[in-house]
Amino acid sequence: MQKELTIILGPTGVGKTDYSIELAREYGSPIINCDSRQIYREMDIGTASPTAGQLEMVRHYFIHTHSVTQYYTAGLYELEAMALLEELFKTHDRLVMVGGSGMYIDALCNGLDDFPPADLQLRDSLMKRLEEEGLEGLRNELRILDRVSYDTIDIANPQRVVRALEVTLQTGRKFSDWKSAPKKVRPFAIRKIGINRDRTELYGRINRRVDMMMEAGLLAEVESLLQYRDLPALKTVGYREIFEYMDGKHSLETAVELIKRNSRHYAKKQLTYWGRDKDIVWMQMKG
RNA sequence: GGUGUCAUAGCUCAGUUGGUAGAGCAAAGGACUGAAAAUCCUUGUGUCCCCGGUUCGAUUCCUGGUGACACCA
Repeated sequence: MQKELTIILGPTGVGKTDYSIELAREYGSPIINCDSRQIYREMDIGTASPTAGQLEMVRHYFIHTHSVTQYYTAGLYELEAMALLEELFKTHDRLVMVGGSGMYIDALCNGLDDFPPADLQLRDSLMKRLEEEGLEGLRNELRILDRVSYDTIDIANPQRVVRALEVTLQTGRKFSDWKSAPKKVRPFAIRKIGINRDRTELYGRINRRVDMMMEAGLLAEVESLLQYRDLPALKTVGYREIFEYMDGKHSLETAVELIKRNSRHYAKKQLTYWGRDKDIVWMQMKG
């Protein structure tokens, strides 16, 4: 029998967790998380991770399994998740995956090209140059080293310019040359189910959920992570705004409003990201 | 009740020495190959509170009205 992976995706706050548990029980499948932040064990309340009760109902993978102190990426996720799926498919015909991280889902479905692991020191030095010389300097260097990337990537986006330069300098091979590989074919069928809701309803759910996070102790959770605030994992909606509150940048009330707003923005970006993926079958949730 | 100030985009406000207006935020749209809850790009017509007056022309000046705020009673 053909093995099948069902991926449940959708904007933050739409109700993916509840739906995935329902479906996983029906399939007799565990749940493989595909959310780039729920992976971290230090981040619980602010990532709206499944509750202890939900975790008991269905076996979950990639929930709170990694530490924010460890450098983690979509590429690592691809490797680890593929290895896990291979194991699980030995005993299951159907598996359920759920998450909101579009790039992680793409990495799993199509694979990323085999770039070498990032050289974080090189990245730091490029970031320093970005501050000192501005974007223009890095752009010029990229134009000389890798004209194709210069013409195709978003040249206004510092992160993209740094990344392209980083790979090119580190490997001595153009970033654009690394990107030529075709999509990887997976040894199982993939079905993508997108969950969505009426925009106002979704925004209302997001706003309410942020209030619930605050009641559940988000402030204390973020305070306990202060030492990690510069790590990539903590550059996250719900954490960043509270760090800024701790800096005295704004009141707690304002921080909460900002978390709501940024979560709404995030939901919209997620929907844009998936808008061009024709494989997704969309489901409209109500109530 | 009196005096004064204000009334412009969903919100906060700028501006037009009289030629029908623009920022920030919100909102919307988009990009996306190891930071992706990241990072970046695009989008501003609204009875310029209402009725009159002056004027070739009023959102801008003037009379009156309405509302908000402040101070005085």
